[in-house]
Amino acid sequence: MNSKIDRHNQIKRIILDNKIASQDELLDSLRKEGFELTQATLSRDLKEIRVGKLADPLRGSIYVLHEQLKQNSRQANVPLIPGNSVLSVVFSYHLCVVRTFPSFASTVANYIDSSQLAEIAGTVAGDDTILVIPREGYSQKEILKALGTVIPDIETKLD
Amino acid sequence: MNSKIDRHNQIKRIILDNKIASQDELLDSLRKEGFELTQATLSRDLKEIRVGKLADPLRGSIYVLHEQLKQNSRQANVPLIPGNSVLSVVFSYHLCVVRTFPSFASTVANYIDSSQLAEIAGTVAGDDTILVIPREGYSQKEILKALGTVIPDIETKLD
DNA sequence: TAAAATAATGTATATTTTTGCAGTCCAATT
DNA sequence: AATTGGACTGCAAAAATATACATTATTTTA
Repeated sequence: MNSKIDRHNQIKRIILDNKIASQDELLDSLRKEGFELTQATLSRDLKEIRVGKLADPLRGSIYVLHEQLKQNSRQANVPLIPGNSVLSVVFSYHLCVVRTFPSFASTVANYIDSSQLAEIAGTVAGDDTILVIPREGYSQKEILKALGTVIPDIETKLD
Repeated sequence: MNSKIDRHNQIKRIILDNKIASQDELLDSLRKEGFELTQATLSRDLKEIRVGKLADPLRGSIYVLHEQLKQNSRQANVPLIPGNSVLSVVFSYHLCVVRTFPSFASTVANYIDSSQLAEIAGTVAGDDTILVIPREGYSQKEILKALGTVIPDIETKLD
């Protein structure tokens, strides 16, 4: 059937974009996207696509794509918009740390800078990490919202 | 105790040399080598060492070392002890600044990043200075301890 | 060094994942 | 049209893995 392939692709996308810790969790996401299946089927899917489960300091353990493991780089053929390069966003007191795929930090940082957001004083980018320095007086929530204009679905990347 | 480290090393070796499909299987091997432990402990060990489980055409799925998975990534297995490159460590409120020998900052920062410490949100490296951004909620002591797993004898570098 | 804080571990149990079996659907074959 | 064979899936049970709680060892602190 055709929908199986669709489903596999959707699974890959979800895994790529989020930290998923269990099949039930992934199942929920899929169902929200309109797919109908059971956890048993999902288990077989995961084996077919060869996703692995890996210890993660935050969520216990998470699913990862085989390709991700091997190359540790963003997937080809995904359009180059900042959101696709961003792995996670974490606030640490008055700072915000954005992790990207290796080597994409400066590109994403440029997007942020050139957006000239009032809430953001500046950024410093390494290879895969961007330090976002907010202006005084803005809450984490406000900063997140501002960054959201550059990075779509940023909430889903929040750790 | 010391035997925990021994055990971890043995686990790595076994996983590296064989295709292990379940914790019970691994448990057997360990017991034959003289280690005494239960499946519960093994489960925790596997999380600590960061072994992942991956689909395998032959055995269904097998355990793999984190490093094995990351082969192709940047910092790879450079035979360098980060500790030797670190000059000093200073805390400034919620930030931690690590000084290294000239040009070594990014290398050491990579080590820190790739350790995926739960206590650390991210790092940004210059030429000889690394800015370590802790996650919220951890004390300087906890951060130091976490960094200690990457940088041996870090206490001696504390300013 | 005694008290307090941490870390390690086992037991029992909960949670998660895999799988055997049976039923459905569809395309190819007779 | 009926039959056959394979792919796909759900259900329920088995297998594997993770964890809450309690206990003991270890390390720090005062």
